[in-house]
Amino acid sequence: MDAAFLQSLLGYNARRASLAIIEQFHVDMANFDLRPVDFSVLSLIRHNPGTTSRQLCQALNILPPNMVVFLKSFEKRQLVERAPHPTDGRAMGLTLTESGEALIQAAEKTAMDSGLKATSGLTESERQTLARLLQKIYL
Amino acid sequence: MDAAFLQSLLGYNARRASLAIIEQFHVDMANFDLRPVDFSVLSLIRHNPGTTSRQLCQALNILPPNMVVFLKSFEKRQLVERAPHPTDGRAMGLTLTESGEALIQAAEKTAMDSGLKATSGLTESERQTLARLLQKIYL
DNA sequence: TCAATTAGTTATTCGACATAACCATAATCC
DNA sequence: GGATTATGGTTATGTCGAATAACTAATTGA
Repeated sequence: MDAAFLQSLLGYNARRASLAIIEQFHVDMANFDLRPVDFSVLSLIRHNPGTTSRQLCQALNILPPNMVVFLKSFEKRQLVERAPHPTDGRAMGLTLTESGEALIQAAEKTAMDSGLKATSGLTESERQTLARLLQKIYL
Repeated sequence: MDAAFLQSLLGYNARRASLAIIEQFHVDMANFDLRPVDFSVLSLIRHNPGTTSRQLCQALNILPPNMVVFLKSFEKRQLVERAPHPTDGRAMGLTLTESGEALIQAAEKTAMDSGLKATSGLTESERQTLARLLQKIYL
């Protein structure tokens, strides 16, 4: 099957590669019961304690109604806590619980290893080049 | 918002970049009424006339029941024709109609331009490096 | 002060993708 | 050569992620 033309398109290559990496992610993250989006949200809360739902939505390009579902699930799993925002009465400040902190700490380690595994054909220098070029596209 | 950790993960960068490129694709392809997957299927048929549904499924990682829907829609739009396969009585050989050929020819041109637009921050040399590194991941 | 904006939520819809089951033809293997 | 297994294609259905509409409560700002 001749796919030379499709392979000349950056969009096609980016999509196929990201699907391959995410597939590996699913396998390695099975023990944590975290989808990529769950992982991203929890990691952002970890590194930005007190952040709001709206800020997470903007950072991850997620629509507010969907974020509500994620956060509700995290609260039920006792990974995240919501406290009244100090200055904005409408908003809620988000922080990790102790078990949430423990979970995402281990998950971040696993995620890094998973990324290395999914890109085992690349050198470390190539990985850095790749990350830099990809960020030039979406940032 | 500190997203430094997420931005160190190749999977995150690949997904964000591919979404950005595909968003541009949607805008530029609006006139053709082709989603990325439609475009990929038609382009593969163009460059592999007589190919079968099953071969397309394998090349694009699409499940057969979903491919049926795509091909049925293409037939209704008179972009694709199905003929009995010369050697396998179960299979159908797929070819583009004249109008399908005209459509995908123009669409391929548009897709290339769209990819350039979405990666306008990159040099041509960087684009080639990026494509090469991405293919090392998923091929 | 009062209109416009924003944070968060609920209910619902749309669409991509996956599963199960089936028929017809091919290939395999005693 | 005939039974068995595997494969190409199809239908119907289900699941899950993402988007829309509409709403409340609180904030902003002219």
